[in-house]
Amino acid sequence: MSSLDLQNPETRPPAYHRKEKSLGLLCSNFLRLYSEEGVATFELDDAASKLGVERRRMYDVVNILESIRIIAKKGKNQYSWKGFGEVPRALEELKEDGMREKSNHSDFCNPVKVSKNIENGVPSSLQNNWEARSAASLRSDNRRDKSLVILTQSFIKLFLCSDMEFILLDDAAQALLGDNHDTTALRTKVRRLYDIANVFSSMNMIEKTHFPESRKPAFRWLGWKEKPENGSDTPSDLNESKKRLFGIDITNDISKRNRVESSTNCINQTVIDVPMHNRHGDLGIVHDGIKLKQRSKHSSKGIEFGPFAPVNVSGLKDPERRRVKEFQEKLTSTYRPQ
DNA sequence: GGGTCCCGCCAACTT
DNA sequence: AAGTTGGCGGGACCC
Repeated sequence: MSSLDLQNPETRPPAYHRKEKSLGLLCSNFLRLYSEEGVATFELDDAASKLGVERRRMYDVVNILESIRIIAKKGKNQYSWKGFGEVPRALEELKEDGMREKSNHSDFCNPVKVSKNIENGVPSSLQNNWEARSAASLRSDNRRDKSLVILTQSFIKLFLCSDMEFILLDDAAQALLGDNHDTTALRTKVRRLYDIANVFSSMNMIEKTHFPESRKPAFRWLGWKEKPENGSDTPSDLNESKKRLFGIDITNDISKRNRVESSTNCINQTVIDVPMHNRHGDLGIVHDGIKLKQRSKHSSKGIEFGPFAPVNVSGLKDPERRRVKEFQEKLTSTYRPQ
């Protein structure tokens, strides 16, 4: 019987594809929903039901978006929609914060210390009244220190405060963990980074890739680019949400991620593989305990992919990797660790 | 097999 | 006390 295929759990396609429920897609849909609606405020409940997800999942998205001020928490179940106009400033201030922390450096990218700074009144970009109010009552505890908002901000700072474009997943997790080298903690942190990366991927702010040789997962910062939907992006005021292309469709689960990805998207930039535990750091660039990849000019054009940034630019082939070696020297000579 | 990341438990926090 | 928020990690899925 031909229908047998459908009966057989092994061959039958799953009831739904995993990606249909991904945070990235949820984020895309969320952004599309509210950027089009032009609302000033929204309720979490409402968003959850409109998007057909459980409440818990909304918290993930909302917290990450809050970290770059697309939305702001007003109160219980209440958020205000700030729009995309705030993002550049948020990133800028995040960078300033990060730089400041970096110069006092042990604090840099240590979520715990960073959040203490916020609470101590260092003018953090992300502070708002709700947050400020809550912070007071949370001062002594560490739940807040581990919050997704803080973690996301720290993650962003990792990119913004260094001249690096690529960060190995493990290194990012390590850096965000601070001194803690517990493997379980590391695993947990990695999970969270995937969450964050998923939503940023859906916004084309970040790209998940792998280094060609080691196949180690890594992130590449794409930054915030205006999304010229049809033609040029107009440098308009910051007030209203500027349109970006988020989720093409609810069913856009077809895009294949990963794979050829890492190198194929690189036209101007070269990816360099650095052994994770290179003792002398002769290839890797060590920055505050993490190895990073130096940013070679940004890709020539803004990334125009949909969610999950599938890559279809023809890629670098093996011969290209040879250049890597040359490039490595350039990197190590241009980057000056403190 | 290791990388990804959905899912929901349950503790912290708020009302 | 009840409701809300969200850290956390098990384990299924994917490549």
